[in-house]
Amino acid sequence: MKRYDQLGCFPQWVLSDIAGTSMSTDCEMSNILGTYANTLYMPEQVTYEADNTLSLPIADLPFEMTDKSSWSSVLPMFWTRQHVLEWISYHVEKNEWDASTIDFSCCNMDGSMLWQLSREEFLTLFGGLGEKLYNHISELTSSFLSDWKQLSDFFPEDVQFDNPQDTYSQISSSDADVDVELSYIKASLNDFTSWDMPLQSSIENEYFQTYSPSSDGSSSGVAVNSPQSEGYGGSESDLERTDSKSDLSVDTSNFDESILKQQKRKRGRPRKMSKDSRECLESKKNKHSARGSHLWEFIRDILIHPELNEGLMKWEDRSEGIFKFLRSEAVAQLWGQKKKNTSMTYEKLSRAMRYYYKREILERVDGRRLVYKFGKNSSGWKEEETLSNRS
DNA sequence: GCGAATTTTCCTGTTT
DNA sequence: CAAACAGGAAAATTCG
Repeated sequence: MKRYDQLGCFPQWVLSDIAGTSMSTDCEMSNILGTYANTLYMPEQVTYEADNTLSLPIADLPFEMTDKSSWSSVLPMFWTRQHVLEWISYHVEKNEWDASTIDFSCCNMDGSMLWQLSREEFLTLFGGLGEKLYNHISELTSSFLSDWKQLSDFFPEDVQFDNPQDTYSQISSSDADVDVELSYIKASLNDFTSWDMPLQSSIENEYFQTYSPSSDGSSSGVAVNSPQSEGYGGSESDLERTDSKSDLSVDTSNFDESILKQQKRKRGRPRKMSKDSRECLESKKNKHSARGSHLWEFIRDILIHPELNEGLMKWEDRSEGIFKFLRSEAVAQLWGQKKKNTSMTYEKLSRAMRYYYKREILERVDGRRLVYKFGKNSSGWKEEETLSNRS
């Protein structure tokens, strides 16, 4: 008989989140992980334990946790890191995506960086969800374009296009390739945002009043949505729009040479991608499989995220890498959820764990039930290794 | 399709 | 006795 006990706990981090007591970054991660837990914890499958002092029905999860209001009021290119995390969280929830497939340490970027990513990079970073994320950010930016066009009179000459109106109408009226359209906008705005003049000086406009490199994310920017925007419910047809090849090399016949040139080259020094993001992209490209796809990584990731770890596992000796399962069957169920295997049990999970002894990913801890120790062939669990993810 | 890596499943026996 | 632990064996999955 399958046991689904111990799954109904409402994690403490959610409560602290609601109370607003979390530190900024923890709050961000909690937000994301809230979605993770929300995705993984299946209320209809669980029974609630009487001694579970923190338990609340998952159905009562406060969805305003992933309120879109903060990021939706700011242009994507001006999003703070918190906006980015909230935006991703929003999509994870909306698409009922298994957030455990996303390496959130790779999300440490602000909107200006996110906005520069290609479709391939979105897919690399976010897997299947990357498609939706990419389409949505394209959509957000596109809706801005129509408003932006009205500002074109303010542009310096060298960012004018040969025939901006024609170009824009071609883009927006054709069943446009989202990538080309976004690239077009990116190229244009890269010039726009690299002006020397203070952004707010000549144009006291709503679009840029939120721009601040050190924005705390509480800015009250402008709505990006133009009237014709479909909003966040976004039609599925839009979201599912197929990728008609994303490179700038795709069907560019509609565009002026000058536009293509601008797409290829941006003036000034390119914005630097954060170390985290670079490493993440590199590792995703080079490694056999994505981070977190192995059991020991799954276990490690629960352990290094106390918000998620609540009640599942605990460190016995963090410096030594010794940890213990507190809710073995619950962890097994989560592992099963991740692998889409509803019949996973701790018995089977532990067999896989025991295979790690020979490979020295784990070391045996004799005489202690449910206790394991990370071995020399594991990584990413030491405090110094996880600092970058938690600051 | 192949092969290696990594589980997953099942099982028998042992230990706590 | 129940729950864990130990591994062998083989099937299944995933990915390059």
